Amino acid sequence: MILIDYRDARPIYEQVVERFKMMILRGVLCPDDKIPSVRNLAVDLSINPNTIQRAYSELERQGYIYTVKGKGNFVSDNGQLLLRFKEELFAELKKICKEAFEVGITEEEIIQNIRGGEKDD
Amino acid sequence: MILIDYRDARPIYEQVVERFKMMILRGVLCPDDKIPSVRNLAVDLSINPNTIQRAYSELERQGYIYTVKGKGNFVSDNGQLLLRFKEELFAELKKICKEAFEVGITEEEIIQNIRGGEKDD
DNA sequence: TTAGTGTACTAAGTTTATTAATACACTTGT
DNA sequence: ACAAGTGTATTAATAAACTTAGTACACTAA
Repeated sequence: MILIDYRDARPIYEQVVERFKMMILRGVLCPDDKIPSVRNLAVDLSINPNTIQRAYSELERQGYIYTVKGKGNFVSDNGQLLLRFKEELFAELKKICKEAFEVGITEEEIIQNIRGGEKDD
Repeated sequence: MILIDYRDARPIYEQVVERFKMMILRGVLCPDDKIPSVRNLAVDLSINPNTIQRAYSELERQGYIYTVKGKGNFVSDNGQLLLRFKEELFAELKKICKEAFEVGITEEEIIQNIRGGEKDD
């Protein structure tokens, strides 16, 4: 269900958070779907339950999942999530563009690059 | 000459590297310009000389500066630098766009966002 | 009752970033 | 030759973040 990339410099819990976020935003996981238990996923990924717990706490904090004690963790039904994610993404884009403008890269050059680079998805 | 942002999550040496890279790419620092000595900059920024040394080693590794033992560190004359930096920046952009496409954001939406967001630079 | 669930806690190990102190070799100007 | 300034290397210590390990407790469902 989830894969960890050990060449990725980011901590494991962060990778887990990102994978679930994308699955939820893409609709692969639907509202009220049950996600794996802390212990189960830990065994599957061969990592410590504490690390999964940390990822799930973060997902709950960001509103992606909700917890029912004794039952498990479930996908939230939160229409704001995609909107908020968009804003975050656009903020990142803006930051990179700003850096680009500083060294003389033009807006058109950036746009051409985006237009041309859509094929390898 | 350089400022450190202690709210920035990135390590100090990385911030120093980034500041010099931008100054070199923008032409604020020219080829063969002398940059501050390890000890001098350390005193100026109130940080350890080892941290500056680490930043300078990284800048040298990436081709932005060259070292003359006993004399100091100087800005490289390397025409490839801007080109390589562009490629890195475009790679970052591509990564973000890919993530955006995954959750249904369109290319046009991204481009509109870039076009609209140029004013606050 | 038993098994599965989330949650909390302490302890230990690892890695990275940073500071500290010292030492050595080189260059420059006197 | 000397002194001051330079890059470079080394060792040690500290702090923070990440991860693992082990244990314990409360809740839910069959």
